[in-house]
Amino acid sequence: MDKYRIVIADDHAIFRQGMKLFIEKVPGLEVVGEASDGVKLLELLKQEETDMVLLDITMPGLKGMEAAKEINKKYPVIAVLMLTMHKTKEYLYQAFSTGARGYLLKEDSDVELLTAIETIRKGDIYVSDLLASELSEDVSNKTTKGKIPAISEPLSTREREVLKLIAEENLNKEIAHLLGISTRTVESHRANILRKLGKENTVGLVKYALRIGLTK
Amino acid sequence: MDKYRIVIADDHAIFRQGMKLFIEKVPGLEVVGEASDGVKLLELLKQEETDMVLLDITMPGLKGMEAAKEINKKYPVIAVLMLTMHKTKEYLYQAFSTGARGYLLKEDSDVELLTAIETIRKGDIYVSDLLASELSEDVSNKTTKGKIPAISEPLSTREREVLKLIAEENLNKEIAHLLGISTRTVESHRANILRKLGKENTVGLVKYALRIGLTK
DNA sequence: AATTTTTTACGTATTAATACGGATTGAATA
DNA sequence: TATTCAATCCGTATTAATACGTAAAAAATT
Repeated sequence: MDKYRIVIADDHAIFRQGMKLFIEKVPGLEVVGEASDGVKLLELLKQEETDMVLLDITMPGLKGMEAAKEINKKYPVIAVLMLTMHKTKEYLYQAFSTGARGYLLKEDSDVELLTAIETIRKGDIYVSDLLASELSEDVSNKTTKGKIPAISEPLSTREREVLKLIAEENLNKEIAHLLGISTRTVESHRANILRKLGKENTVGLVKYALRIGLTK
Repeated sequence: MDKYRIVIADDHAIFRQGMKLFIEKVPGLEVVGEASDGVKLLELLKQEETDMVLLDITMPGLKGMEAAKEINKKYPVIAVLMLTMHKTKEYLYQAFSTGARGYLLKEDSDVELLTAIETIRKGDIYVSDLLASELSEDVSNKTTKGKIPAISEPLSTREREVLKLIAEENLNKEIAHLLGISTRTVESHRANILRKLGKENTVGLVKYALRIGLTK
């Protein structure tokens, strides 16, 4: 069997270096490139024949999720394994909606990384045990193994737009001006966002917005 | 010269593994232990003779900063090198106020990690070039090299307490009840926090609170 | 073509947050 | 000791956000 060709995309150089050393200790695996952001990653994939991308969600410039979408569109044969510190179902769902084949946490063990790579190499989908077990708790007792729950992206495009502006410290009045709509409409959006997310006030909205990466 | 004994503390197992492989490629450096949180780190230091701790700020349980303080108190001879993704001066100042000897970003290059270790081993203090250059921009043009700016921890203990409760989605009324003070006092604290941080509204406060790790 | 969802907008009322102002007490420090 | 700062409290007023509604046009979907 040919070597399995892996590219690592993560903005932390030190992390990439360690990752590379670890992966290349395994016979049959080869790291053929590294990228520090999504744009560089796509550049790299043009030149380098690749089987899998180890992709971090949080990167400057083109974000991990957007990069994953692009990869899925341009190179559907390349498997994307998300490797991230984000332990939330929002991210998990979003990752699979971009066509990713796996979701692994950085706090997972090194052995688990290899399991994930092998699982995906065989054509299966992999979800971090740490995350899967936590999710199965709050989603009654349906086994999450293998079965990926439907993507729950509760907010509409407009609502995400409003939420982003809220999280950027704009007042309703300013948002109304920026979007060219009335303050009342912004208030409506805001109320609907609160309801959909099950939050009580602005603080909850801001924390959600940061978690899903709407703003920094 | 004896080997330089290093302990790695980071909640991401995969990261630790990579780090260990990388460090041990250098003759004279040895990784004598790993810990996934602050409590385990302190346990480990009881048993293992250690020269340096590579310490991540963001860890569950006992946080990096608190762990660093403890280390500085109990084992002042052990050098702490903060290795983190947080590229903000708030964290930098706080790190040095705990007695840390170095501050390195995960996005720094692997070579820089070795430079940092060597610098600290010689008894000097190390600040990530990436961060130092960004800081020197907004702090007029005083060279940050070597000179560590005074610790600017703008909030009082009580104010941080209030801010934490704000970021945990409590209303002023609820905070007042939790702390056993009047709503008016909470309002005063809130106003002072806004002023000190130069923020305009709650959104700014929440983002600050998350950045300095007051809440998740 | 029919239905659903999204986006837009408004009324009324209440609650929460912000912007000024001033003042006292106790602890820490110069 | 004198001074500074932290923590507490209050008054008054304005602005912002939330909680209930309703409704209608546009866009997307079935």
